[in-house]
Formats: sequence, C-alpha cells, structure tokens
Amino acid sequence: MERSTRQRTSIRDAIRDAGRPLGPVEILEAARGAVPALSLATVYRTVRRLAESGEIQAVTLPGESVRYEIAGGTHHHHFQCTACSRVFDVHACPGNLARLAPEGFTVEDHELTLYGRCRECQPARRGAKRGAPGRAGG
Amino acid sequence: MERSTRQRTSIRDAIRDAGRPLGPVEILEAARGAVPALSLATVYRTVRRLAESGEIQAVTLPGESVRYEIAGGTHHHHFQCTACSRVFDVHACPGNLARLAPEGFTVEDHELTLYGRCRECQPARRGAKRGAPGRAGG
DNA sequence: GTGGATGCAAACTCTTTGCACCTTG
DNA sequence: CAAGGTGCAAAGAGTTTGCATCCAC
Repeated sequence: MERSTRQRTSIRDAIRDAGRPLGPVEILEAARGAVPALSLATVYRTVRRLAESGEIQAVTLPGESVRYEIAGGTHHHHFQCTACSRVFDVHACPGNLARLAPEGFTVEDHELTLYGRCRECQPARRGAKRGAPGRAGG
Repeated sequence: MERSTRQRTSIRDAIRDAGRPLGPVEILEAARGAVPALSLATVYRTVRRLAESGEIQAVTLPGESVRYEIAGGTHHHHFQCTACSRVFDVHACPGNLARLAPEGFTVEDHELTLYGRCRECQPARRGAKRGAPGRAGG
C-alpha cells in the first residue's frame, strides 16, 4: 500500500502550493525546501504514482515537457506566458468544438492552449509599473 | 547558399506528399523510398533548415514530439486520432478566445488540438465496414 | 521485522554535433 | 575546385530502471 514518506509529502505539497503546473525540476527545487536530499528519480517516480492514483494530473502543452498540477476535477485549459514561460490555468472553455473536425471524424476531447503575457509580464505602457520577474526556462 | 540535393528533395517531397504532419522517423521512412541511404541526422538537420526558411512548419502537439508539415500559410489547428495516433489538419477555428484568459492576462495566440477518431478509425457500427489500419505509435 | 520507498548511477530514447568524405554549382 | 551537405558515431538532455539501503507501518 501507499506509504506516507517525507519525500512524497514534500512533492505533493510543492505541487499544491505552486498554484500552477510545475515540471519535474521545478518540483524538485520546491520540494527540496522540505527534503534537501530529494532526488530527481524520486520526483519522477512519485509524480507518476500520484498521477496514476488521480491525485495530480499531467499537463502537456505543445512542444513542452510534462508539468503536473493538483487534480481539481473541473475541465479547464492553460495559458502559457511568452515572456516567463510559466503556465497558468484557464477556467473557461469555448465549448462545442466537435463541429470543427473534418467530415467523418469524431471528436471525443480537446485541448486548448492560450499564449500571451501573464499579469506580471505585461509590456510596459504609459506609466505602468513593470513587475515582470523575467524568468526564463521552466 | 542552399543546395539542391537528393536528400533534401526527398525529405521535402515526403512531407509534402504525406498530406499530414510527419515526425522525424516517419519522414525518414518515407524519404528512404527515394534515397535508401538517408540518415536520421540528415532528416533532423534538414527539417530544421526547412523550418527556419519557412518552407515547412513545426507542429507541436501536447505530449508529442515534433512533427512537420508544409507551411500552408493559413491559420489552422490539428486533430489527433486516439486510435492510430496520426495527426490531421483542421481548417477551422473557434476564434475570439481572448476573452477566456484570466483578468490582467493578454492573449496573443492560441493552439487547439482535437482528439477523437479519424475517418479510418471510426468504431464499427451497425454493419459499417471497418477500414482502420490500427497503426500504433508514430 | 518486512516490504515499499529512496538515492545513486547506469541504461534508454530522442536529438544534436564533430569529422572525414562526397556532391553540387 | 570550393563550399556546403551527408553519414556515422559519439555526445547531450531528459526520463526510466536496477539495486542496495532505509524507513514507515
């Protein structure tokens, strides 16, 4: 059965506290705050377990490697900031996309990714404060 | 300057003739019909060149490695078959997605992927012929 | 005390790169 | 003939796995 280890707890907490999808290395760095000796292999093994058990879910964006977020349950999409590369949830959906498929095709599901500037990375405008952290990678 | 080699021609033709986005190995296999000694390294180098020159464009779907298709120019999306994994173009767009982003976020672009059954992989229904090739991977 | 969990390092897969040889213009 | 292109093999980056040790139950 599933044991409650410090590693597993720190990984789950890291994902939960982030409030946005995190990649394996981001999880590692965040979780090392609680468990400094945590290894990347354990992160990979644990996120797979947590994803299989339904506690977290994989977020796969076009051209990006996997990120993970707490399984909230509701259908939603994602927004990736073109400046800081971070990913955020979008709790809205255009809906009714089945009509877009070519004739003879059956639509079962869809994924939508929006790209643009997140709140912190808005380009400077007349007198606007720039709060962008400028983080690259991720 | 750009030379016209048999390899480059076979790669470009393979992508053009496929009518759907192909991955590096798919391109290799298709192009080897014309140039049997073609190497995967050349495929990688060539698609990068062709993509940089704008002749072809990368198609990156969630959780999938890159595919390439002829740069047609018009904005479109993609459909991935959950049975054969192949990817097809969708020449339609829900449009007006900027409103979906959280407040304070600016939307510059979007990507949409539909999932379901392609024409050849439709589940058998009353007396329908099954034409599905059942290709996995790719 | 036992079996699952962890850390390390090696293995794997996918992609890129160095280098000698070949081909196009 | 010169410059760019190609094939092979090795190198990188990201992810998975074998194994001895450790720890939750």
